[in-house]
Amino acid sequence: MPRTIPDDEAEFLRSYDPGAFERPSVAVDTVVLCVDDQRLKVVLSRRRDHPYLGAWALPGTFVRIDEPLEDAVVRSLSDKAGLRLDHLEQLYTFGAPGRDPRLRVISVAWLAVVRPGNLPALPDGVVLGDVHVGWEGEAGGPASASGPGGAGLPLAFDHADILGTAVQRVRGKLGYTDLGFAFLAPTFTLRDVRLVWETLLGRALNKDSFRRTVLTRHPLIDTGERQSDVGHRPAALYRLALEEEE
Amino acid sequence: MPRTIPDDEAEFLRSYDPGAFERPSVAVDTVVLCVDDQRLKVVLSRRRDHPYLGAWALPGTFVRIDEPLEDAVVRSLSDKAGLRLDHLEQLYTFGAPGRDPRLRVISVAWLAVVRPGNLPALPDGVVLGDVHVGWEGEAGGPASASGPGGAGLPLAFDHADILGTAVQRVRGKLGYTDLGFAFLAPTFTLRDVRLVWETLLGRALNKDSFRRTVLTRHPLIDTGERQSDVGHRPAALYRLALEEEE
DNA sequence: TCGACATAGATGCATCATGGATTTATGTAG
DNA sequence: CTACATAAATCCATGATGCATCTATGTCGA
Repeated sequence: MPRTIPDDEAEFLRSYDPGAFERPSVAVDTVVLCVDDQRLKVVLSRRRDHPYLGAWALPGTFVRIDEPLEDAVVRSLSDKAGLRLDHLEQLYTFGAPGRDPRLRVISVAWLAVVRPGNLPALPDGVVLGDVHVGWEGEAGGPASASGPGGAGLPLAFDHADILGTAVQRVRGKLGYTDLGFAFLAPTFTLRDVRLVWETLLGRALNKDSFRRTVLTRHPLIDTGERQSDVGHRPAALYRLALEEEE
Repeated sequence: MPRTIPDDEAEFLRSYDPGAFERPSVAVDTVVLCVDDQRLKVVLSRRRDHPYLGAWALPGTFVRIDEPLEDAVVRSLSDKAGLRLDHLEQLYTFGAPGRDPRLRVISVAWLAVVRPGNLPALPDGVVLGDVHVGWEGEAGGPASASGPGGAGLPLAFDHADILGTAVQRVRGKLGYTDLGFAFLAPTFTLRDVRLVWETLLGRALNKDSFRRTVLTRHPLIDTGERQSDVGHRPAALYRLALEEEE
């Protein structure tokens, strides 16, 4: 008759040798966002296996035993789409026991941004979906995606929640960080900046107030160059100052 | 002669059966903060095992195979100190391969807040350390801890980084959330609120501006009661409005 | 009993950020 | 050369904020 292991001894064993207990799997999933033609896009990959066969998933992979989390993110994105990222930050960790019906997977979700100019041709089964957000401001909640014809792209697992969390994070950080500029080419007009912000925030912004605030709150430098061939007065081209640059 | 497994086949195997690869262990660690007598405190537990024997660690545990992350947090805190939390949110996931010298442990760190009134007597080996932050504002960076006599409490693993991240998060969220009120008793004066904020932010605040901003930006309700036995004019006692309360 | 003391709380004011309208500037296209 | 579209500066009203001043109200000690 097997003896009952008291709780504190079990706790000791677990802290001494966690291998004695079954371990969850650890994955990374990345929300790769991009603003193109005033639409918010996300990189999605069509699932070729059960569960959620045919549904669309954020690119991700399981984390190798000696691999930093960021390395797993970069590996999963270059393997899957040859992507070069302009911004990467950790988002949130999703670990509900039922989120993957096969087995316990704890996924560390990441937020990545790519400028349109850095987007490579995507391989088969990988698309840029349109992001649809059913809430306003920074309320939060799940988000959905649709394809070129407007057809919905059903998302696998809890990836609608992850996508929504990513949009919420971006909206929250636009004002007090330089995150918004990761969506722009290295050189841009103030109009470009505003259009990106309006796309990300999902609402119109006052043109002149925006000009003032963005110029005072972000380290922008007038390159001295102007637009050309635009059918109206050309706007000044700015760039974001690097660190330690005034 | 064993054949070489091509990369894409390896990828397929991994996604089909992650059990075929060695899995990291997953833990939760919680920064339990509390403001008492204008000092920021954190719950620390003295390690009884190698590595970092005798050093001080944030309370934590390994996550069980079918256990939600939050449940692991609550379990580790009630097991270790009988703590009832007034606030709990996920903080960040720390997963550098070398952070635990024994084995790969990916730790989902959490931020918890306890009002001083809800602090139980702590068991042996668990203390409330004073938090010391070597940076200002929301700059970020590691934080340290000291004991009752002022003696340093060396922190195990990367727990100085986790503690610093927690303080940074609290400072950032004070202004636009009600997080600060989790550090206060259910009923409080505006002075109590300001002292808590000053402790958390590590700097003095203008008394009157603070009164105005906190009253306009947070849903406070005047209970109609006053302080008593305070040696000066008694202040009004407020409480935080619940949801859907005006 | 009364006045010192400490803090609460209100008021006033200068400054700055913001929303919004107006005006002027400057390119292209017909 | 003019219409057009947008850039960019200016002006103004409003509201938030930092700060100083003034009044209110409790306890406590002489």
